[in-house]
Amino acid sequence: MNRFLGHVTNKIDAKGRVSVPAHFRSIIQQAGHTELYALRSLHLPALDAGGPDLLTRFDKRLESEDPFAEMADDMSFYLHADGGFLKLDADGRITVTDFLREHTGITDDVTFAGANTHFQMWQPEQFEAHRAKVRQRLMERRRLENLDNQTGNR
Amino acid sequence: MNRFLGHVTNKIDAKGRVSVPAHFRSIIQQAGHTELYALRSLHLPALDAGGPDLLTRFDKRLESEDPFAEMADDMSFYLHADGGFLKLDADGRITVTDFLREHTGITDDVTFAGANTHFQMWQPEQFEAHRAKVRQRLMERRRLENLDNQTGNR
DNA sequence: TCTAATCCCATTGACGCCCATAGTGCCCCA
DNA sequence: TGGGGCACTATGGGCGTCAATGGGATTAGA
Repeated sequence: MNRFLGHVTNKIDAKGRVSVPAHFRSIIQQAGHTELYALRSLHLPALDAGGPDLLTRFDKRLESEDPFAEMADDMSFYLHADGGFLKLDADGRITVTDFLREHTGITDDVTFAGANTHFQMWQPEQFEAHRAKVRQRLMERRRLENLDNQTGNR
Repeated sequence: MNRFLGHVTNKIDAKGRVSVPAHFRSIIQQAGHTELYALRSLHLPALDAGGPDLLTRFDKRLESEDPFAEMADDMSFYLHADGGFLKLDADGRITVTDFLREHTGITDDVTFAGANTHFQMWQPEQFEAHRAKVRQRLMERRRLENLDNQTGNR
């Protein structure tokens, strides 16, 4: 299945390298890429990453915007200045640069989390915290919907 | 009948594998799949599992959400990062990873419980407890409804 | 020249693939 | 109707492969 799914945390070694999960790698290599494109997430202390086609996808969405609008300028700046390429070495590892560490708080381990069309890189505890928060928000919403249904249907 | 019904508990072997009940397997294989998609249930200490089409069903619901809303992000995160594929081996077994154990408390045995369009995986005692609670709730509710009917209808 | 990136190789543990066995239910035939 | 045998499932275990990780050596760049 060619989707980014599930999550794994891998160690950063003494030389600052970390293995990208084999499953994620195979998806990217299947598309014929040997590099990753990574972008600092806007709302989260995480990086959105994927094959270079991820940038292409974002670019395309940009083109549909009015090129004179300020929003498009901002977006473009964000995509190209706040994003970067990560080279995969022969063993499928990337080196964790300051670009990654600053935004995420990553130090010794990286949690790779699937997001269907791309994946994210997290500092493990931040990931766990976010996961808990998301679950709680979803439960809350579910509870509200149940209340709606009960009052609405009867 | 291509529905997930009934419940069975199977042992986890020394290598951490457990047989998926043949009946459940046949439903999935009938649909041409050799993998399972499993998701950590929001409100229960159990995993919702089924064929990959289960994920597809969820994804469709996601598409109907506003992609810029926080809720869509949350749902995507929940579905894709907090869920994953489980490979069935040649004998119809899956390996029970920490991903499964953490959320459910599963250690030595797994209870597979049918849920019509999908099935669930439980730690046996948790399952039993939940089953008892559900029965009780249903009985209680039935009792209340009977009271309603008696006062209201006659 | 020193640091940092890159390439290459070794180790270890997990996982996939394969086959064996025991228990159970079912069917067929005597 | 009862017994024998077949089919299938759950379970156990061997073994080879691959992924994750560690570390040496070589090259490039500051």
